[in-house]
Amino acid sequence: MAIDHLHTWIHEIADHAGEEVTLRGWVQKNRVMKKLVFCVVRDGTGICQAVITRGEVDDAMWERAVSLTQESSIELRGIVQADQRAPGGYEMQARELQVLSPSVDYPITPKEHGAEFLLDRRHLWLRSSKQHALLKIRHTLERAIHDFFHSRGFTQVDAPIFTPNACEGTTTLFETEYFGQKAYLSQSGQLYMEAAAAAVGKAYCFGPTFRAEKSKTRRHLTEFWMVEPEVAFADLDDMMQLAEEFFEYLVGRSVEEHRDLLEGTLDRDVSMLEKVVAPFPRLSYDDAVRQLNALGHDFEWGGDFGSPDETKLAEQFDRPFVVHRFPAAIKAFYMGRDPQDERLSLSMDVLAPEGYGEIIGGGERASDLAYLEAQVEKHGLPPEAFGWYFDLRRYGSFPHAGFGLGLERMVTYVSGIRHLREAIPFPRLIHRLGP
RNA sequence: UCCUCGGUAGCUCAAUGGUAGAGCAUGCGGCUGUUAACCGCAGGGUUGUAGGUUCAAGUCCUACCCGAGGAGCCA
Repeated sequence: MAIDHLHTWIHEIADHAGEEVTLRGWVQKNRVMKKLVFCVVRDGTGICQAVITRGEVDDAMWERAVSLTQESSIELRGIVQADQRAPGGYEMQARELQVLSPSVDYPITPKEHGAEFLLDRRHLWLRSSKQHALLKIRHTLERAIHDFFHSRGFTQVDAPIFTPNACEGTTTLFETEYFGQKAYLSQSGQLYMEAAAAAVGKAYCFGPTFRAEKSKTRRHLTEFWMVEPEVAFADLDDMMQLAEEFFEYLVGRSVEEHRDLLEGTLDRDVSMLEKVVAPFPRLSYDDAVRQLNALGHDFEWGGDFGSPDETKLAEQFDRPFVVHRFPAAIKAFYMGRDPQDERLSLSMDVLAPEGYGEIIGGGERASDLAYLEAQVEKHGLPPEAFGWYFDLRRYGSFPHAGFGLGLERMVTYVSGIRHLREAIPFPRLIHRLGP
């Protein structure tokens, strides 16, 4: 069939009130009465109700209208008019209707479904209004990430996905075969960003990250997207400030561009997001431990915060907060040491309130070659794999710092949804590789 | 890997050890303004799999399979 390139997208429908236009889309809902059909059509940019009145259209068209099924693709032609009763405020009095392709027994009905059922049909689930809103918010966050760093003079430097070794050596990697040798899917672009920082000063990468952890929680994916800035001649304080301003910017852009989706489709309490203004409350690990104990929460100095600890701590705040200077023993080998206290690392996490937890993790890197070599050995990592990384300390070593932000965790937090799996178009989980 | 919970109609869920049900979806009928429309009727089942206990098992026992949430790990 010929494509009408003059057809109207629904998000522009208000500009065409009183005009005759052509719409193309999918049937979201068809309500049939004796002399009236209400067909709600969705084209990805919006929804529009078409009204088909018996007697005002020919019998063949009336028959087509009466038998429309959910998600059939259709073309409608008719006059657009404002109407208070129509969703979106505008509706079409349809004069022509063509079924482009019928949809039979669409599996996702307007009623409730379980997570497994929906995830098995993720390719169709994406069409629903909530998932559509999440796609839009994710897209806005992706754009905002690039805008933020670009406006501050950062250069995007893409990190490789295939890597010959563990970046951090602590978590499980996906192993693959690479022309006869072992390769791993990247779990972080950070080490490469350290190299990039010496080339462009302020670097960031943004891409997929893989963790083969057998996590079964709503806060973990095996494949997720992470943005990782790295800044030469920056210290821990600089990084906390950057992280706070970045966080504020991302949340701000989401509210600015999608208040309607957040308040409407997602039922998000936007007032909580409006409290996200830098600087955030900051507390040291020491203080955090003291605070946990003061709250009657047993926690021993030296351990990492578990999820319950994080939640307890987060209850003290109504906006994101920063915890810094964790014990070096629980952090990655490349983390710098606190000159004030050798037990501590120059690390920081940004945690979101309302139970969302850690969204950013990072800190200042160790720049001393001998220290790093010792750390690699201590962590049982193969030193030969880090030759190039040590070079960064051999040829003009420099203080630098950076962090990683999990995109899906930010999408989840901004949107107010419960589970990370809805924050990515096609989630990869321990028990899910498809669709 | 460990702990907890679950698996019954296409979907979401009920069902004291005693005839397997409802809502939605689907089909048919009704309704001139519906908003998850509403009203009536109908079809729809190897209760995850394999054993076992019992006069009798969706229900109790054992093993296994699948999934969810949490722990650990982290973004």
